[in-house]
Amino acid sequence: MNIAARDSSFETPAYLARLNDEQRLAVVHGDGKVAAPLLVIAGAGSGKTNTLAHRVAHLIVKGADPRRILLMTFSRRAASEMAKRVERIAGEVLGRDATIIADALAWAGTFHGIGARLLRDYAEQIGLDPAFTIHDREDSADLMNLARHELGLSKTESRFPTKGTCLQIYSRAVNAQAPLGEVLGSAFPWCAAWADQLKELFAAYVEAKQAQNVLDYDDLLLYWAQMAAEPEIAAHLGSRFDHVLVDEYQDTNRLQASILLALKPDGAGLTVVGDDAQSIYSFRAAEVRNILDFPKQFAQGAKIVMLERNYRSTETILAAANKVIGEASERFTKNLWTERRSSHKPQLVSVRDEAEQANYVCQAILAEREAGTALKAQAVLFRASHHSGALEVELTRRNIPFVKFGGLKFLDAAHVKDMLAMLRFAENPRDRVAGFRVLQLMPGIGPSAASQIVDTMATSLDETLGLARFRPPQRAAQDWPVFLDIYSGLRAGAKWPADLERIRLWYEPHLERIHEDAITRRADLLQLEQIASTYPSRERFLTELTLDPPDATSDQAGPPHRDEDYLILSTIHSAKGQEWKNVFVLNTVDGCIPADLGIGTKEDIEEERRLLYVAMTRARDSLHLVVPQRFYPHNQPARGDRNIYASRTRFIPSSMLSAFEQSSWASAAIKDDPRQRPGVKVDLGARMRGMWK
DNA sequence: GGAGGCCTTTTTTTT
DNA sequence: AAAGGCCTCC
Repeated sequence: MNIAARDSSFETPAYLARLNDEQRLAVVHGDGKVAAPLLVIAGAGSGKTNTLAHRVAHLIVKGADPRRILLMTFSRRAASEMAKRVERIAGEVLGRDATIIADALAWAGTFHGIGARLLRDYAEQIGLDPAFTIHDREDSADLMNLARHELGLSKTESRFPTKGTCLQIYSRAVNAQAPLGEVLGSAFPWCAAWADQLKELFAAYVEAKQAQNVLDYDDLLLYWAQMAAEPEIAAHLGSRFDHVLVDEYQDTNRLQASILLALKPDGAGLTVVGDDAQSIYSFRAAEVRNILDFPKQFAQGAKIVMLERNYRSTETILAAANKVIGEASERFTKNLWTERRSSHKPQLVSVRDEAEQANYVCQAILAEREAGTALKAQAVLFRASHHSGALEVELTRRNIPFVKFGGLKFLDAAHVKDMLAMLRFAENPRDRVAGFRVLQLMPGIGPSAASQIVDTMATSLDETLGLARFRPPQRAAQDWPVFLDIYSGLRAGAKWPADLERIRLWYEPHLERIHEDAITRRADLLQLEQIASTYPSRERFLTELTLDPPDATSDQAGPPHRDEDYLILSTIHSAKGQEWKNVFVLNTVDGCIPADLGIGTKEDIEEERRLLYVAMTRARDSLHLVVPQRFYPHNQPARGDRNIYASRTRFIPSSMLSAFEQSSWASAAIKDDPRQRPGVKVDLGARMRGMWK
């Protein structure tokens, strides 16, 4: 070995030697010191998470204090994954201290989660009661509805926007930091006539939140940003953290960008990582300009590193994905490249309808499993949660275990919400939305009695006494004392996790009365208790469950199933940042991708295109895009023949077909049985001609 | 006046 | 599957 080689091996520790040049550049930028702002543009599969983890580990190895590192990721899952990797990498260098390091990396989480912690911390300085509870989206909509009702907006002559739309408008105005008029004009033109009433409504909504000591998701960011606008607090906040790193920066909004800027006005110690080609959250006011304009924010500019080598997919998959994103009207990252050769192009598979699509996927997945690919290494992706309905039925029928990410969650089920509302009502008696929901569980108590009760409570010094003063109507005479008893018990002091069981015992009779399928729903409640027992306190449980809900319908299934093999079903949005050996994309047709509702503006369509790109780039070895020839436009059981003929997604025009292998597939039943022929006539000639239009 | 049952319509994606 | 509107019963 010559001297030069020895020198370089001395200078480059093993954990850095594993990286490619660009990745290493990103990792060692500043060499562990607080340095100029860093922007990493990281294409799909370019080792982004790994690079970020290495950077954090490198900071720590070079002596940075992990307790003074703020690491913000898109989901809690991403945060804990990152912490694990940092521990492993730093452990190689530092040895036994590694576990301590991971624990000390205490400020890793989502923007919202970190926001909640900081707000409780600074509550006194900003005149906030630290016992605030957090409303999830549905709670917020319910509160919006109460305000809407009180202002008489629910019975206007022409129809006023629904509570959900009102909340969306409000949320967008807050997150995009834009005036109401602008938001209405650009995103909700059909509501523009209601500008004055909406303003009035939002004022009432804000007052209601404050009176009840609740914050919604947006408040966690908004209060944080507002408090950081106060120079003294900003200085204190900023000095708590030497390094601030943000993942998935393309999906942050203007409010989040303003928080970052307030924390680190000159950008020193700031690192952001993202990929504009994967920006898919503009419906949440994500602002792709955040990442594009990042360097311009700072007088000193920013160091920019581009990661363009893809380690995930084969060249054929990448070629197809590059073609799809290549049609984008505006793009800043270059095409990805790889050295992974393959002779198989991605498959474009035509099937008759959604039922056949489900058959095809089941069959293909089982064949792959026979060939040695575990179910867990395969994923089925789709645009909207309900697109997997037919497949879920078929998987269940064939006893293929699966786990679904995204869409309706465990916590959204009415019975789970009832239980949690009771818990929250006990934690925060001023939380009207919770109280309003819980009280109406009792027969004889409807909206009017319930709001009367929460009103009485709000004006009483001692809420429980105020509650006791209420004289229940005849029909509720039996249930009322029982409720009073358990509620005052819960108020007297948290007994965790026993509280939840007490609530369940109280709730069960109501559950049986309200729901026909009480037995299956009761199982969910037991699961909820199971989950609850893993949290240290009632307050922590409520906060963290709202901010980081179990995101798969399987998280509730708990440890017994953890070792089993199961297939992954996921919305494309929830698949962000993940990868699988085999990927199937359902409903690659116009109307699904792009969604019917997603083609209002040019920007909407571009985002749908990126969505398909994200889906395709999740695949390592094999990618199947399934194209049902007809599908039912809505999520309902078909009424008569209300299916429509679908055509391949517009994002894969004929000119791109050479990047794919095309085939059509039919199940044996259809091939063999002439009576099973579809009873429709298709003008194939017209379709052929249409292909070239 | 208010509770509750029955009808119809409506649904993207999520912290 | 759940939310909103309308109607009936207490």
